[in-house]
Amino acid sequence: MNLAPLTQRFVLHFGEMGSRWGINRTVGQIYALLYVAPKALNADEIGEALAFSRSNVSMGLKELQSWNLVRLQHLPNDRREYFQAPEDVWAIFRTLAEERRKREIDPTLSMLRDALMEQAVVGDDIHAQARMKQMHDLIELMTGWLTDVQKMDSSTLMSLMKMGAKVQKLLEVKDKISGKFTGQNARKKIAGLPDISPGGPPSITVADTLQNQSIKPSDHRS
Amino acid sequence: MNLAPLTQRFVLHFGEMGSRWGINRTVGQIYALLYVAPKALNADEIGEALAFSRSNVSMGLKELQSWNLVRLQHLPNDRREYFQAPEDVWAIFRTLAEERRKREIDPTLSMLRDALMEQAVVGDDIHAQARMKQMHDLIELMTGWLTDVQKMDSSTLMSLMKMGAKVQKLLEVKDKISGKFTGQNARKKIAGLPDISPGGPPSITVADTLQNQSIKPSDHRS
DNA sequence: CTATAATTTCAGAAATTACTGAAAATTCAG
DNA sequence: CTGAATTTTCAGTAATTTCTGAAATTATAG
Repeated sequence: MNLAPLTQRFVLHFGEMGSRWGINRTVGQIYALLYVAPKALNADEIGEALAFSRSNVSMGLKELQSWNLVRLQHLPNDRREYFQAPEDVWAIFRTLAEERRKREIDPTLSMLRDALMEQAVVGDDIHAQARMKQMHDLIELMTGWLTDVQKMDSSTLMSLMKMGAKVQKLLEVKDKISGKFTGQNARKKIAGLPDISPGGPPSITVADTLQNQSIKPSDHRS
Repeated sequence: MNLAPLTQRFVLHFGEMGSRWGINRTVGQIYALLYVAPKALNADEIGEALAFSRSNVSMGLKELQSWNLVRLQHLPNDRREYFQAPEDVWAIFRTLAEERRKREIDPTLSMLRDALMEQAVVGDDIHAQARMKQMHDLIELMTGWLTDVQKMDSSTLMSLMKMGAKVQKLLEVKDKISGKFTGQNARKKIAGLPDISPGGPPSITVADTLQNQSIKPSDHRS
């Protein structure tokens, strides 16, 4: 392996972490290399850079392709295939989230669904089924939310995440307003927010509240 | 193994999935068993139920304890330790997210931080460093957001997730309002939302908009 | 079509990870 | 303290996963 120093550190780290992420060292290193490489690489170049056998590279690339994590390229007058990671890190993250859900969550969700259809007869199973329902509902809520979120474009997602917990405030404001206008006034009092004066238009109060939550990132981030 | 039928299916499934989740079969089955069990179990009961050696159970439980995923209990007049999973699935999920972050994300974040401090000299490293910066920023944003979100209580989190993509609409409304009141009017036009009439108070328009996004869950969820 | 370049497959070797039983260590009732 | 009950450690073995080189397959230039 003869890589530029920072590149090498990055590649080796991804190899090490591979096992924790459920991929193997080879796949981790290949992806790391493709991610930082300034141009697409062919299998031989990858094999040489990482000192892996040609067949191992082939398997690793196949694995990465099954994860939709690499793009294929062809250069003119060159029969070999060239591989690269997508430019956009957000796109990479989306793909990762989607594929992990398919492999790590969906099978469990469907197993739970099946188990919940059955009529539990043994005492232990009755309790077990109730527990499975709890897990099922949580997973379904989370994956549904993930689906929604994945539809957003990257910049929207970014502002949402930069807001962090402040989204909660926004939610509370929304809650108050729609409560006010649908007659559902009896919601739980939210601490730290001024009441909307009864009868008067809420415009200024709402705007003021929102004012204090503009796009600045939360304090714990750079 | 002599478990109630649904319990057995659940346990075996968790064992299978274990490898995809980066835990081993033993640990997966033990946790599944504890999760659905109507009461705390001791190591011998677990070993007998799953047909594992006593030492294997001990190691599995140690692993689960290192993940903070089991609670310990002591019964009167019984020296043995009894284990159980937390009641609250949300709490379990939080713990899982936190621990996975510690093991799977934080080391990478710190490696990236280190690499970004260095002065890249080789050409390839200059590009690599730019890529690492992109990855670093995304991870930092996401983990920061996760930290924020984990501070919320379960019910807030639930309504947030039930809103799904509708949070986006809320964000757009907020954007418009705070833009209006800070003189930052030149924001990109948001399709599907009526303009706030210039000069007039935005109250009704805002309330109307919010009106159409009340707490109903998104269509794809039950 | 043929020859060669490129890639994939696959059986077995190497490395890693999981599991067990025996022994050591710990805990605690008496 | 003592000693039995309980848990943990650990060396050796079993099982699984990863990796390689050789052979087979596929693709394409001429």
